[in-house]
Amino acid sequence: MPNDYRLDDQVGYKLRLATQRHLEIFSRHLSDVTPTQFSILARLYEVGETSQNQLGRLVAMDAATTKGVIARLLEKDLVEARADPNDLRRLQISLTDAGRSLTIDAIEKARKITEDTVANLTGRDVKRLLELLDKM
Amino acid sequence: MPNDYRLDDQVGYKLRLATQRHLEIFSRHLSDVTPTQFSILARLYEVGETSQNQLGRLVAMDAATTKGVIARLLEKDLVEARADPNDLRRLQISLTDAGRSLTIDAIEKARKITEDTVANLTGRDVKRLLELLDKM
DNA sequence: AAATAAATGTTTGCATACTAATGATATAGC
DNA sequence: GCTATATCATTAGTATGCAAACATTTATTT
Repeated sequence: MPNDYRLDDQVGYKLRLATQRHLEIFSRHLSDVTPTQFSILARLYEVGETSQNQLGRLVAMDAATTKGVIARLLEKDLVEARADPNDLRRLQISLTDAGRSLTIDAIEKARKITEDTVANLTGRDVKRLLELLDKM
Repeated sequence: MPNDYRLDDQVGYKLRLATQRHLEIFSRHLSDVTPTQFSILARLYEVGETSQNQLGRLVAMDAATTKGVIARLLEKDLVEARADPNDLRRLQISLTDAGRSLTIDAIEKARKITEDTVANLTGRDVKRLLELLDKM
């Protein structure tokens, strides 16, 4: 009989709770884009124009997922897409001017988001948490 | 210029990666239900019949989200619902026989899932990680 | 005690993200 | 040059999450 199993003590469960909390904080500070969309924007800001697939890889997203996220960013006119003349399969993605300025602004807000998310932890704790998540 | 912002070092980003990894492991071991569905089942196993809303609260889910998860479990005949005669708003949820035996089985698999998820961490690390996630 | 107000439980509709399967173009090996 | 394989992107289907709406119960007021 599995009466010694504690759902509340499982990594997966706690991960969900932590993520939930983070999402809530995120949307409070930054309601224009989701965390997923933000990571695409931030990476794009970092690396400049890239193909859709490549971009997805740079933020650890499935090609299909990336497609959807990009589609939403296109609709908001934050990024633009053009066919790569050298490789007709590729779709080159880049920030629009609006996208760039929103991203710069969002990055500042993102600092605050991270800060709030780990508000209950000491600096040492945060470092450890990041290490452990990494190691995992 | 925000060129000192490192997406890869943000808690939110790392949380997403960790969750991703966990989901992958979960579905490999347990393809019948999702982690969300499992947590409902596990909790239901623990507490017996409860109202839909209450159940959601017990696993930290929105009422609307809970409704959706329960709907899928109903379709799979893992849980059953009946109206509470004392309070017509309430929907009492309980495990079916099939649900109960699947849950017992799933809990055993869940142990393995947790084990695999934290395979790269020492026992001490795991304890610390759980504490940090909690504290957060 | 009836009427109104507030709280609680559930449902609906919509947005986001993820997966598996498919189609299109490019590259490598023969 | 031709076939096989790999890469890039898309489509269709499912799951989760939130905001708003609706129904029933409980509390408050008259």
